[in-house]
Amino acid sequence: MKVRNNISNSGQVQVPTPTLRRLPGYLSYFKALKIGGVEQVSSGQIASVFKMDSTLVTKDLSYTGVKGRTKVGYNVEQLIETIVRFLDFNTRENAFLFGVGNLGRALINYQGLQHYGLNIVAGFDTDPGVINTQIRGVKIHALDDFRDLSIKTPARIGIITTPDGSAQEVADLAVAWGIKAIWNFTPQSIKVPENIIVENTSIYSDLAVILNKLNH
Amino acid sequence: MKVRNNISNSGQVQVPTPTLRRLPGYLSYFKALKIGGVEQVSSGQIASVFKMDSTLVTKDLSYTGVKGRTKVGYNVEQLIETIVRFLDFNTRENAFLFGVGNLGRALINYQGLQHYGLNIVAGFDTDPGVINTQIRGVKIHALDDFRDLSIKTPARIGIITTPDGSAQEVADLAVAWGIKAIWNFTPQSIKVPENIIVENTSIYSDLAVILNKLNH
DNA sequence: AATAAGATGTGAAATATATAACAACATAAT
DNA sequence: ATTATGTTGTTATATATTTCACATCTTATT
Ligand SMILES: NC(=O)c1ccc[n+]([C@@H]2O[C@H](COP(=O)([O-])OP(=O)(O)OC[C@H]3O[C@@H](n4cnc5c(N)ncnc54)[C@H](O)[C@@H]3O)[C@@H](O)[C@H]2O)c1
Ligand SMILES: NC(=O)c1ccc[n+]([C@@H]2O[C@H](COP(=O)([O-])OP(=O)(O)OC[C@H]3O[C@@H](n4cnc5c(N)ncnc54)[C@H](O)[C@@H]3O)[C@@H](O)[C@H]2O)c1
Repeated sequence: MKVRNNISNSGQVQVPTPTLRRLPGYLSYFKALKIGGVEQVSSGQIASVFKMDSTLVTKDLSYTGVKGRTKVGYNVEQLIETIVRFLDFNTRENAFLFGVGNLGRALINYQGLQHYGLNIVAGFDTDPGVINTQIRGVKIHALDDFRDLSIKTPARIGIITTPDGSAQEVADLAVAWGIKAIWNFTPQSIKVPENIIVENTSIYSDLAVILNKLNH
Repeated sequence: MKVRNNISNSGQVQVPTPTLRRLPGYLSYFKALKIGGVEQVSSGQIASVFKMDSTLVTKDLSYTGVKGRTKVGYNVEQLIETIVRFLDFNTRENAFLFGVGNLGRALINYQGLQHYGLNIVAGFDTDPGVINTQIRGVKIHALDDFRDLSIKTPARIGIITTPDGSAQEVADLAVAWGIKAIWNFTPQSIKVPENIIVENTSIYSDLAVILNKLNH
C-alpha cells in the first residue's frame, strides 16, 4: 500500500517561488525607469504596469529587504541594487552550454545573460563543423575536451540545448563532470541524482497558457 | 481611499494554471514512451519521472478527461490524443514574428512549434539585410507589408523577439493590426488594451530560481 | 501647528494548490 | 472461486499564496 511517492520538501524555502519568478520582471522595469531618469516609484505604479495587486508587489519587494518610504515610494536605484544582490545577479556564475544549434547559438550571442549573473564560458557540440569555432569569444569544443576546461574554468551550471533525444546522455555526462545545476531547454524530462538541481525551461508551457486563454 | 488595484479574475478559470503548465511536460514524456513502444503508463511512473506526488499527476490528467484503468494505468496513445486536443495543440494557430534576430531566427527554425499548434506564417524586421529573405519557407517582411499579409494569412498571435527597447512600439503595432495575443520574449513589460492577452516568457525567472537553489 | 491625504508594511482572512486518506475496482496468484 | 495486491479517482485535509483590513508613517495644505 501507500505506493505514492512522497517527495519531502527538503530545503526550507524562505521566499515563495512565484515571488522569485516575478522579481526579474520588476528589475527589468526598474532598469528602464532608471534610464528614463525616474528616481522614485510606488507599489501602485508597479502594480498597474504588471496588472496585479499592489499589496502583492510590496510583499514581493519586502522579501528582498528593500525599504520604501510612505507617500514617496521606493528609490529606483536602491530597488535595482537590492534585487540584483538578492537574486545573485551580481555574481558571475560560470556555465557550460551543450548543443550549439539554433537556440544554443542564440543564448551564447545573447549578452543580456551576462548582466544577470550568468557567464557562458564554453560550448560543446558533436558537429565537427561547429567544433573549434568561436561565438563572441566563446569557444566551442568537442565533448572530450571537458577535462582541461573544467580545470581552467570550472562551471556549476550546465545548459542543455541539444536535440531532445540527446538530453539525457548529455545530462549524465555533465553530472559526471561535476555540474551542480542543469538548465534544460529541451522538452525532454531528465533523470539526475537527488542532489543535482534541474530547471526546465519549456516554451510549450507558455504556449499552452496562451492557447487556453485564446480559446476559452 | 482603497487605491489598490483589484484586478478581477474575470474568465472563470476551470483548470489551474500550474496544471496547464505541467501538461506539455507530460505530453513530451508520453511521446517518448510511444516511440519506445510503451503502451501503458501508471501515475506512479509518471510521478517518479517528474519527481512529484502521484495524486497530483492523476488530478492533472483528470482535468483533460482521460480515463485510466485500475491496475493497468493509462493508455499512452490515448493520453497523447487527449492532451493534444485538450491543449489545442492539434489546431494550427497562425502567428506573426517580430524581430528576426538570434532568438527570432531560432524560433522560426524550430520545427517543434508546428507540432504544438503554432504556425509562424511570416516574420517582420526593420533590418534591410533581413527583409525579403526566407527562413524555412517563412518570408521576412518590412513592417509596412502587414496589410497584404493580414488579409492573405490572418494571425491571432504576435511573437515579439525584437530588442527590448522596441517591444512596446511593436506591441502597439501588432494590436492595431488585430493581433489578439502577444507572446513577449523580451524582459520588457508591455502595456496593451484590456482584452489583449499577453504572455511573457522570461528566462531570467528560470535563472533566478536556479541561482537561488544553488546558493541557498 | 494641525489636519488631510496618499502610501507603506504587517498580520489576518480568503483563496488556490498540493498532499493525504480511502473507497472502488481490475488483475494476478492461490 | 477467492484472496491479495496495485492502481485509479474522489473527498478531505494541509500548506502555500494572494488578497484584505488597518495601523503607521510622510508629505502637502490650510
Ligand atoms: N530553436 C528554438 O527556438 C527552441 C526553442 C525552445 C526549445 N528548443 C529546444 O532546444 C533544443 C535544441 O533546439 P535547436 O533548434 O537549437 O536544435 P538544433 O538542431 O539547431 O541544435 C542542436 C545542436 O546540438 C548538437 N548536438 C547533437 N547531439 C549532441 C550531443 N550529444 N552533445 C552535444 N551537442 C549535440 C547538434 O550538433 C546541434 O548543433 C531542442 O530540444 C528544442 O526542442 C528550441
Ligand atoms: N538571444 C536569446 O537567446 C534570448 C533569450 C531570451 C530573451 N531574449 C530577448 O529576445 C529579444 C531579442 O534578442 P536577440 O538576441 O534575438 O536580439 P537581436 O538583436 O539578435 O535581434 C533583434 C532583431 O529585431 C530587429 N528589430 C529591431 N527593431 C525592430 C522593430 N522595431 N521591429 C521589428 N524588428 C526589429 C533587429 O533588426 C534584429 O533582427 C531581446 O529582447 C532579448 O532580451 C533573447
